[in-house]
Amino acid sequence: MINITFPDGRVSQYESGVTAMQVASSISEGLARNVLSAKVNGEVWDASRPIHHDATLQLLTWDDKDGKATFWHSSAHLMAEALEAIFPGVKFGAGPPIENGFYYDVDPGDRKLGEDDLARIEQKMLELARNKSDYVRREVPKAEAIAYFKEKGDEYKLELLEDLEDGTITFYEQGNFVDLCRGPHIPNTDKIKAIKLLKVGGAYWRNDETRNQMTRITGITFPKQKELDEYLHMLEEAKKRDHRKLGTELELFMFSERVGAGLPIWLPKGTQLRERLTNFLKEEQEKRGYKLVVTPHIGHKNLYVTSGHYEKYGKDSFQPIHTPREGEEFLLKPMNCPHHCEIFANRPRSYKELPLRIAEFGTVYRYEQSGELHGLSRVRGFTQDDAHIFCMPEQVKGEFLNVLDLTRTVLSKMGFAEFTAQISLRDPNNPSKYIGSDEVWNIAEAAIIDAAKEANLNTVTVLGEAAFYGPKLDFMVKDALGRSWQLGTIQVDYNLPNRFELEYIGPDNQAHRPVMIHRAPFGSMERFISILIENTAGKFPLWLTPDQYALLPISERYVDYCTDIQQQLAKFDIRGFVDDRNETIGRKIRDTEIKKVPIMLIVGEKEAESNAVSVRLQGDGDKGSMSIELFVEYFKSLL
RNA sequence: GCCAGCAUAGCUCAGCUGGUAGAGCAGCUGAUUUGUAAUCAGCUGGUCGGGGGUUCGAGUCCCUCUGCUGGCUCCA
Repeated sequence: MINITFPDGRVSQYESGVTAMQVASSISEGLARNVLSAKVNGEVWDASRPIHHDATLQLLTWDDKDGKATFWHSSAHLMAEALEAIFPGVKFGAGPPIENGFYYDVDPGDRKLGEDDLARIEQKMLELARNKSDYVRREVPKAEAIAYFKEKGDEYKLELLEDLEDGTITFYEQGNFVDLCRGPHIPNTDKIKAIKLLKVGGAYWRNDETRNQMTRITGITFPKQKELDEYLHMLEEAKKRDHRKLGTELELFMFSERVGAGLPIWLPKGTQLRERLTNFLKEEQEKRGYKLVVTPHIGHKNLYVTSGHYEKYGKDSFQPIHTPREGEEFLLKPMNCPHHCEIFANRPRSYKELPLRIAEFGTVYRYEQSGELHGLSRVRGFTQDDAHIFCMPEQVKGEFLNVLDLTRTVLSKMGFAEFTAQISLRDPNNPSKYIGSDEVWNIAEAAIIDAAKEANLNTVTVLGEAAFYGPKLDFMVKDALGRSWQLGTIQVDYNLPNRFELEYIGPDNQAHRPVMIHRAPFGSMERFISILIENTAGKFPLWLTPDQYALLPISERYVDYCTDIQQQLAKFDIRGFVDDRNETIGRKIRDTEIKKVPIMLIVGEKEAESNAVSVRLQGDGDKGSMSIELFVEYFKSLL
């Protein structure tokens, strides 16, 4: 007999060799039906794998992250079986579960797989799932495994086998498909009831761009059709909120092939929105001691040779601009920091003026790879809400707290009340990767950790993710659809102060090297606005939205009255427009609803007689008639 | 940059296996003067993304460039 310990601490005795599935059955049939896999001593196992020693056991179902992962991993195998059935001779790379679903990288040989093939593969998968095949685990000697895949001619699996040790190799088999796989898997294919293959695209073998490219088929499966329907509905919703679509419809921004790919053009409404965001941040920064500067869009090539950016990125970016003078070269600025370093170096600095916080809404240009461009979120010219804080090492923590406070204020005002912070530290096993002394790194890392703790942030710490020049903290927000986005960043930098030989005179009358902190709460205006659009579905907060109201006269007779109201409201800094088109009121309301203008003020004979407006809120309907004075109060209550 | 796909009017799309382009919406003009999500009628609008080729003939087939979409790689 062996002792099985459950998550609640309860211990039960079972025969040695009992499986998780049998344990589940001993508790309840319903539970057994739902078990997908099990965590045995913290490791995820097949529910059908015998347990021979005392163990802790957690049964995993669809409600567990690991249960879903098992389900999707098995779905990948099912897809592979379908592919092999339809396209004999197809070779398989890797097929793991992912956050939402699974993929399998395959080499289809001479034929091409496209979107058109997906429906057929789905059908085959459903057919195979209904065969109710068990997933069977088998331990296989390495020699046998090699022989099997040699026979099959699958060089990818053979390559994977090279890295595996004899005695640790397992095969999984379901139906007519055998795969090299560590597992675990669900008990039977019959659990997979609903299948949708979503994408087909290229993927490099082993994520290495020098190796050949495979075809990646991505899909998702569910135990119930209803869950698939809900998931597809969510995808539809995300599509409706796509900032590229909304940005075009709301006339916020545009792109032009003639101007160039990845170079956004801000239309009047988008510019209004962006200016309001910028001004808001400027005010918050001023309260916190930042000094605003403006620097040119280009700089001598030597500036970036000094900063090191030219060496690292020069050949992959916009190429130098030449002048009539021979040998003279300028670069479009890819970063604001070198310019800001020059501001610091402008004259001798005293410790008394530190921390010096230099802020700039600086537009930078980077030649992103063509395949990477995406709406506003990945562009070749963008404006960072940048600042560089030059301070003494012992001031780093205080400055971090200052930046965290700013970021929290800014994000919560934007409706991102919750965010997590990813702290990226050195790789302890590889200290030579980093510049700067251990001493300053220790101070900075401790400062970040302390500051995050003091600010009560939700944090995730990742070792080895620090930049070579310093540790950093990135802000991750979740949007209304539950998607995660990386927004702003704070980075400590020991590199640039060295390269630019920055110094301040300390209280000891000696020269010292300042620490530099890069930070951008939004990251870039472009990327932030893209996320804001998708999070709000284009219904921006009232203070931020380009037009706060639309005045809708019932007929042309009341246009003058509307213009009068518009002027009255302008005195209270309430902005909007008059829809003076010769259209019915129903039409004007419909068009305004679609434009997502938050407030509609409807004006006809009744209102004109009593100096009133009839208020309707976007998406929320009629709010009744009120005097202008009352409306101003009502408006303020909405802010 | 790589893989797969797409590009027809301002927008959304139709146009079978090659036989010199069509709808709805938008826009313009007129009528209507309207009470909480589309008033009616008429009209305009496209060298079918650019260039090259095959063909008697190309929106349709081939090549190439540009842009876009989904992946991959990258992201100071």
